[in-house]
Amino acid sequence: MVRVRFAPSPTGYLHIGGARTALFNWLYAKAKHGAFVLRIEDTDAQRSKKEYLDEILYSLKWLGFGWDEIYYQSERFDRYTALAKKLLAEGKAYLASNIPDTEMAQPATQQAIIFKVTPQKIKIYDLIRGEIEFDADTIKDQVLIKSDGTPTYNFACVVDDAEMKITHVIRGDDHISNTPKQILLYQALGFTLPEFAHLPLILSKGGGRLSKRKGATAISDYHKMGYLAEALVNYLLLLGWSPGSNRELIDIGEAIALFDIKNINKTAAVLDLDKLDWMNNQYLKNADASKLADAIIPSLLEKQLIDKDNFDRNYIVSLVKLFQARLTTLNDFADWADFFFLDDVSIDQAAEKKFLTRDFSREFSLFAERLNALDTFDITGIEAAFRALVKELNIEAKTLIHPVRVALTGKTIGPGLFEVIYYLGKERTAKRLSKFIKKEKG
RNA sequence: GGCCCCAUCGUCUAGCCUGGUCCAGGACGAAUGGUUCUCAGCCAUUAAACACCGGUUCAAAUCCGGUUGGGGCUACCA
Repeated sequence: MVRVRFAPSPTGYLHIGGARTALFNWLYAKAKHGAFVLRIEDTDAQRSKKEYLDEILYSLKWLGFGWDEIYYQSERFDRYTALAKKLLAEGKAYLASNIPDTEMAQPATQQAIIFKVTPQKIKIYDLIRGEIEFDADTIKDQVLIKSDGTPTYNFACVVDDAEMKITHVIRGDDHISNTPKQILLYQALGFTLPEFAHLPLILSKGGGRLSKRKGATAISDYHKMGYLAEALVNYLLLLGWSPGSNRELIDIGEAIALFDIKNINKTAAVLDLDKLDWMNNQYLKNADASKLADAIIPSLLEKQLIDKDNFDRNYIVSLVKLFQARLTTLNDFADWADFFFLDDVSIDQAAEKKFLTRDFSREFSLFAERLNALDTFDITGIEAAFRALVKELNIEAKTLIHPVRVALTGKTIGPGLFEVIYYLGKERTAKRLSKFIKKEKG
């Protein structure tokens, strides 16, 4: 039975790199019908924050990476201590001769337990990279239990991976040099070795490690920005892995079927969000409008475009259909479709300058009359009325379409004008048009 | 500095293991053109890469070595 784990430390938010590590672990578990274990590495009480933990758990759920088991290292200190003492008793570890001279005087009360590294060659068989050899001469003796009684990362990690019966340790490249240290610990403790796979790192745009300054945005922020979890997962999937074909849009179910750890590449990838934008649009375009509407409603409420207790969901669904092919993020909807919800549209200055260049009173009032006279106020009827009018006036359709759009929406861009008029309704269309009609004198 | 990892278009990548089918394919982005009314979308076209040097071989993006470049680790952080 395959058992993998994702082991975040709640000392920061879940970002792209962590999310991708979680994705590959989760995917591997699903592909092998194994278990996905979540282990919270909260041994550093000072830096661990509940706020971060909540964000990590929330984001993992949002991405769809549900876990089968969850453990907290802070609840397992007795295990680490017991095993460190065992190594001490066996002579494989020793007590630090003195308290660290370097750091601030913590209420440290005990001597650190340190593991004795014995000279030897250590071989790693990495599922992605193949064989890697290290010389233990380059590795210093390892602290197991610090003088404040808490375990070090490498020790807690080994104890947990072994006791949680993790079969495959899939983690970032940055842990590659931790692996020989850990292997030594496995051997000393008499544990069986798991398989190791080290994922290439994700680099920020200018090169270098992903940092807050360079694009290491929290996953929850992508959610807030209006990205779809499916799109983000698809994007992450293609960052370091390829199905071998030229497929770009792959849903998670297919990914599970297609996933093979051997197809993960060795090269670090640079994070470039342009493709994520494209992908999000692809998912948005093909999504069910009703579901999108539900995801969009919170942003409409937030911008006070609709009233919490009184809005027409079906109307919103219809509008979403009108816009979904042209959205990059869910949040774009509130920006582009605001005129459907506001009583007074604010006319974009540049738009007005560009298209309302002269007085359109005559055209607007004629068009308003025709719309008013319509038996059935539907899209084809509106279009027919409009076409007939421009023909009579002997002008090109677009010379009137643009001014009308600006008058109705305040913008130069948007969905087809006849759809806009239909969803705006007869009343509001007439009202907005009338603002640009100068009253005849006498 | 030491140890380790990596190296195909600007970016994500296919191809590399099992050399010839690759004057290197796809996608994003860019540019250009087409498309009922704008934008988006869609369609079409174009520009764009095997880091370098040497070796093996009839033949190398593919195998080997070196150089250079990038990255990681080198904590009583995780």
